[in-house]
Amino acid sequence: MKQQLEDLFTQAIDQLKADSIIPPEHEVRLMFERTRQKEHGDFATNVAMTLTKAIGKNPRDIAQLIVAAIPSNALITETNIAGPGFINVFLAQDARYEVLNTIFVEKDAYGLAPENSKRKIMVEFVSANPTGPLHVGHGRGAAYGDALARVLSAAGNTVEREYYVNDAGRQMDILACSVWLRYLQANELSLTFPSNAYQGDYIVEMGADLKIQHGNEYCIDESKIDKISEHLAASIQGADEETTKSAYEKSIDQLITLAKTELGEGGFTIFFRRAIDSILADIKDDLSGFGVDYDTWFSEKSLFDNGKIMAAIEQLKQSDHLYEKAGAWWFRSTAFGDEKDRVVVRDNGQPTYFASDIAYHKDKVDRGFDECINIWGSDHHGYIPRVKASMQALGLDENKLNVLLVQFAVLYRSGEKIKMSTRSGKFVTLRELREEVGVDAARFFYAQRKSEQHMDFDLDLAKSQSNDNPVYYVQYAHARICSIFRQASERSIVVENLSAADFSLLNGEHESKLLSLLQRFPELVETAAKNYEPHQLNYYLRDLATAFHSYYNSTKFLDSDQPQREAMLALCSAVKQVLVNGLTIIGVSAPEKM
RNA sequence: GUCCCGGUAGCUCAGCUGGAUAGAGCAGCCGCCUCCUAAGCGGCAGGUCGGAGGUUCGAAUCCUCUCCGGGACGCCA
Repeated sequence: MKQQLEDLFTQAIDQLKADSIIPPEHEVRLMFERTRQKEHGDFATNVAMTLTKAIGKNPRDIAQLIVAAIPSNALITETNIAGPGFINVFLAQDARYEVLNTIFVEKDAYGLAPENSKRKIMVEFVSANPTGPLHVGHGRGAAYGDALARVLSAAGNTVEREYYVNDAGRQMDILACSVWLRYLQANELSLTFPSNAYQGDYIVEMGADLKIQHGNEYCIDESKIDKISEHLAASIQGADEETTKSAYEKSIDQLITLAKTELGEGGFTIFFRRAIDSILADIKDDLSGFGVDYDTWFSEKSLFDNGKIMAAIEQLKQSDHLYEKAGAWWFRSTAFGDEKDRVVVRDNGQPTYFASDIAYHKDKVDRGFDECINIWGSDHHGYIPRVKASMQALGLDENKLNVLLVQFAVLYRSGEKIKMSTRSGKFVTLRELREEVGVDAARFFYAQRKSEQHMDFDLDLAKSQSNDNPVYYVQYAHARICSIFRQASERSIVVENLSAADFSLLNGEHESKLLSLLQRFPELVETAAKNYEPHQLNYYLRDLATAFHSYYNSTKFLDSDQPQREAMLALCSAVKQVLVNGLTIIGVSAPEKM
């Protein structure tokens, strides 16, 4: 619809260029918007006003010229020039009903661009460290990432979802070590569980499980652990905060070293695998229950095992992007505009997390995506320059990487902010939220805000199943339409051939409003995808539901005469279809009854 | 100190990339079920778009400065 209008106006402008009224080389930006008031017609354009400088006439005169140059057509019934120089366009009635035919033909595909007709895009999201269950903070990334993937796919792109599993590095060692210590406690060794190890109950359970499986096979002389604790106690005696913190970190590193030497590679792996396997299985199950399914679970460890990290480091060394300082290898990221250079290999020979990231992003680009979208917590924004710098250094197109930041939701319970920490094990889990609030409400709630917007998540409100939650409002519109059709069949009213109804009977105010909203849907999907803003769907769906509820309250569908009734039911059916299509994109169900 | 995000109705937030009289939901007030779902509808009230400059036919939207709030700046991941 908009496209057809644009074509007509483009022809008019080309004509004016041919007549040298508009300088032929001048690039004209043609934009239509839907009018807010019906006195302004269906569409309006400001194109005449943008041309004042190029032509040197006043905008109303230019508008005259453009209107006069529009080729004859069946679409536009009237134009007028209003205000400072808007051109208001009134469309033919028939053109307004066309959308119903389109919906009846395209059904589930209405509003969607042809599948796989555009670019190949990867969306990497959540990617939480597998050190514990997902919490509600991850929920936002999950809901946003998945909705974004769906909307990009709806807009015709080929989309793959990927979860980057950080199954390598120090955090994983700490995790494995935590499980081991809990296992020792299960074997009734008395030891102080470090405050900076993972505290969660799930770690205690794993320790207990492993005791059942392996008895005391992996127990050691507890004095060795005591020695570490004593050393720690001594070094924090009267120390300042900084020193204390670092002493704790050193202490846990000593525990890791102890565990690795005492248990050997094989023994340590038992604790490591037990921890990561069960946590990862839990995360997968959790996300799947949230309606989020991944194409790829990408292991960081695999980048070590297949040598890709070393290869990337080697390439950077060869090209002189790395230098050695104080025993560590540094990446010269300042050469690409980063604030400072970054360590890639620590003085102990261990590659940093950043080293994995360099190899990971190279791998992504090598897999042939046109665009790689990373959804990161906003606390990671400082990493963007260095990752992009590394891509440049490796000769990759850094514009293929698009990092979108998600602000963490701030949780409130009884009006109080909730503090959360993964290591301390104090958090509201995503699973808990799902079970208490329901997937639909949670996803709708999360997807309601722009990603980078700060968000207050009121748990009481979300959990209370109250009517305040807008998801019910939209779903209710769908359920109501289903109910109308159920009633129709109970009354033996035929609803078979609605697409053949006389749509010209749909000329009431509510009906015009609905038709115009339905027509807007494809454009909305397109702009939501273009701007990475799935939340636009939420607002659209609310508008559509509002328009329908008003219509519903003002109309008796089934008691009307047949031609009128069929036209109205056709409209209801179309609204229902678009509600379903829109809800699907944000990952929310459309119940037939509520 | 540097960087990111935000400031729009009492509260939570939209605002279609610069357009015509700034919009929803909740909270408040007044109405609507003998009738297809009242998880609904209609109405009233509520605003110096944080502030000051600038860009132009036109600014909540773009630029600069400034105030307030949140967050990030490790040989952590």
